[in-house]
Amino acid sequence: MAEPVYLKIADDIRKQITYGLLSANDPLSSEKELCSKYSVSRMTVRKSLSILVDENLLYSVPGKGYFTKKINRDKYLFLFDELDILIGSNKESQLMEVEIIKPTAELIYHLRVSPDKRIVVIKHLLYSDGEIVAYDIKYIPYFTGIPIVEKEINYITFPEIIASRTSIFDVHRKIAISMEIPPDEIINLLNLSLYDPVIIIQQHILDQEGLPIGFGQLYCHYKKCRIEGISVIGE
Amino acid sequence: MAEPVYLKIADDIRKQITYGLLSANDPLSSEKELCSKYSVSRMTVRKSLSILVDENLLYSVPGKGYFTKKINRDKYLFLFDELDILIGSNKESQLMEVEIIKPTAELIYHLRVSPDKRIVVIKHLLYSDGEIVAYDIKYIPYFTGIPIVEKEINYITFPEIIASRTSIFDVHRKIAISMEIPPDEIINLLNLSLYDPVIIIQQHILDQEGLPIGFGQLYCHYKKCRIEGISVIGE
DNA sequence: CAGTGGTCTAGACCACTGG
DNA sequence: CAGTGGTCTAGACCACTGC
Repeated sequence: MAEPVYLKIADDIRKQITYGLLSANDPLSSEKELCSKYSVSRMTVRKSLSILVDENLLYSVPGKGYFTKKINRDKYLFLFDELDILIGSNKESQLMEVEIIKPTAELIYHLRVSPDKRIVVIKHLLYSDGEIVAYDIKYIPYFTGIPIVEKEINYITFPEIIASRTSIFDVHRKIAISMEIPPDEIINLLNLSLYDPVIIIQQHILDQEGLPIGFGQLYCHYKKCRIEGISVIGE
Repeated sequence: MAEPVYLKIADDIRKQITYGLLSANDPLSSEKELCSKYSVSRMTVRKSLSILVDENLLYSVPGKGYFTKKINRDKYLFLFDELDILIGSNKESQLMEVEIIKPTAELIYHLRVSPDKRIVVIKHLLYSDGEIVAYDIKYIPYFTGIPIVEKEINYITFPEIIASRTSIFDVHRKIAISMEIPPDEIINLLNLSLYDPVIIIQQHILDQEGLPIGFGQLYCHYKKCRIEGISVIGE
């Protein structure tokens, strides 16, 4: 018995879905019927079915049964790391500046803070092969206990700063990748020509209620950035 | 009993990890000990632990026990769809051309085919608000049965074409996002200025052995593309 | 109402790990 | 060897669905 029974059953049912014997929203046999069909206990059948539910091939409706799902393969899993996405070797991140400012209109909107709230701004320069290739700026509403000493900040990540006042598991992040012609400040920093666009990776850090608790933008030279991912099976 | 017992136990253990009572690679109590601690059967404890394993907070070693995992929150899940990433409304994809060519050096490399193999090329134009904003080109080594009639191709997706000779579940995809100054052909198509870069989304379709069975590039106007994702907890 | 999935118990045997 | 997790059985009660 090299392969557990529940895996064999899962494989068998998966094939029925894969090879089109079952199509979207078709009902499956009931757990009890599958028990007799495969001559196993209910727990074993449930284990098999739970695998297929995890794989997004099935869903269950209490009191009704199991049904096959419409599949969509257009989800990609990306490993995103500020240094990982840069092209080149000898990549490093260097703290440029930490300051406390009054929020701009854009920050009032993104962080949903009042205009008199103070905002901690953390700026980093990212190097690849000795050249400046990206500029990273993070905004966090000031709270007591937030690290603002440069020495402390240099070695902790964005979520870690945020998480110092909440659990890291209650923090969600949204990310968006787009391109724009950057402001002059960034054109100079990244040594760009006048109308060169940059890749902007925008991060929104949210608490468990979906309220913003941090906002960041990474401006990256368009020739020095590459983001890679692999497909996963989604709903 | 609003919340099942196994969820309460999972929450309890999750908090111990979250709030730092347990740190990376610390051993957990054994299943048996947890059974007595919470006064439940082994299956209930196992259900709780399996949730935390799925959440990437724990891993188990047969014969030894459960251990807490080092967490890494830098994984993002992206929903990727050729039309979804375009900015604007009234988005549509239109078939431009289908042809069969001899592979270029680049295609021989990416598709690992011999120079005398024929390649099916499928070109689409993507519109947003009536304007051409992206150009999509897909390459698939010719095989008998591949749809090459324009009418047929217009309504099926890249993976579906590929999957006609294999199961869709045996197909993997890799994706990479980068930016480049495009060739002249694309500058004209997308109405770009001479040195405007484009966003390139490169797709590699692989079979279960990792061998290439398709290759595609989407060239998108840099102002008309935005890719969004959400964070997931990874290993 | 009978049938479904969701939860849960109290056992069992196995392969694996460590001392 | 005793202890661990991995697999599996044969029951049970519940809330929910459709008729």
